[in-house]
Amino acid sequence: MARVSQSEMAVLGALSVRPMTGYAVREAIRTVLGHFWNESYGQIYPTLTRLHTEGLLDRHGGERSGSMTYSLTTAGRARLSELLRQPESPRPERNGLLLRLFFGRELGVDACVELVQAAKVDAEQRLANYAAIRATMATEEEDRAHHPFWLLTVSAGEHGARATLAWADETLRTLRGLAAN
Amino acid sequence: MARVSQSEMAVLGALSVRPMTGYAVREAIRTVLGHFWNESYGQIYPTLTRLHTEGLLDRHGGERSGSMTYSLTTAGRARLSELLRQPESPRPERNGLLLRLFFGRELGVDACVELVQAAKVDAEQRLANYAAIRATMATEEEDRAHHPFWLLTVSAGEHGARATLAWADETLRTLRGLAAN
DNA sequence: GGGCACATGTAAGCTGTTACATGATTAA
DNA sequence: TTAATCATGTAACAGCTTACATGTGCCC
Repeated sequence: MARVSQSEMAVLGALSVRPMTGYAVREAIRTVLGHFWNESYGQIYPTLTRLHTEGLLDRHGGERSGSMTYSLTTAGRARLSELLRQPESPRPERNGLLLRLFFGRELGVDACVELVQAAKVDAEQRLANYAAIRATMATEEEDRAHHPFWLLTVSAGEHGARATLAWADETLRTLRGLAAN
Repeated sequence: MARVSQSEMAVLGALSVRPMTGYAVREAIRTVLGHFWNESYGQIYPTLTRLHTEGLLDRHGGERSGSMTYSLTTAGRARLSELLRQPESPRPERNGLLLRLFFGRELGVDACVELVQAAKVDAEQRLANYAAIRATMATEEEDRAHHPFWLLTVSAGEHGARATLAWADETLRTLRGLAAN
């Protein structure tokens, strides 16, 4: 019952780095965690309100149409620690690219080639993006203590993107062989 | 609006290989597409009923509490082809492992190590599973024309799993360094 | 004065899972 | 005969996105 709310974990986690407004939480998640996480306003604001009600967050600043900054209370930090320790509830895989390729016989070889080329371009862009993140972090003075952990996630993205590139090249060769019959 | 139903695509795709009951569709998706796709009964049965109503599927066999086998009509096959050509609507990434590692400073190095070791074991099991799938396909006489495409998805899984293994080893070394300070 | 980034929220709706309910067929 | 597998469905609900509604503050 009530399996762990991952949105709650993400919001508490963001606020564990520094106090922020809801808008800033969204921006932080989009820009920093963007390659492996997403939260929408529709999740963030209700979550903030609820966590504040439960005493897990403090709220500072203009109640009325201003900038309300949230920060973790002691209870909030304890709750985050507890959530992080919960086992993952892995949401079932759903890979639209592989589903299409699986039915490649219906789709046709040419369309498969296009899909794989698009995946390759996407992986290249991701690699460039990871390089940019590394460069930004290298010049960043704040949050040094977090950096080793943040870099683990960047590295995971890079390994994944490189694997996609290698698979795409191999796959394009295979598909060309199929096209030639 | 009404972005492409991927469940519909999966169901039509399964039936494009051969006619099946709803139960068999579920089993086929679970066992064959399981490493990159999932559908639950709650999706499959309503989808089958709807597609039959729309004339995309034929239904044979016991209406009443028996085995109702569905097969693609000509319109159904055309619909599948059309769906496969729709652009992917990539659902936002959500990687619970990376989210936890990102907040590794709150979680602690030891717990991070455990998470990564679990991920490694999981990747090893996936590799073994892919080997089993390859072995099964090698002895399988049916569906030969599909095999080249099916193997593309297996290869994608293998590349991903090997990337996870390499990342996990690198990460465990990094974490040991952090623990030693 | 206009546009843009910052900021806060809500409502509707979709997608999909989980749990339940029920029954037939087959193999040990 | 009993257990497992095959088989069909539904109801409740969780989770999340999208679109909308509204407003402020700042810079050009």
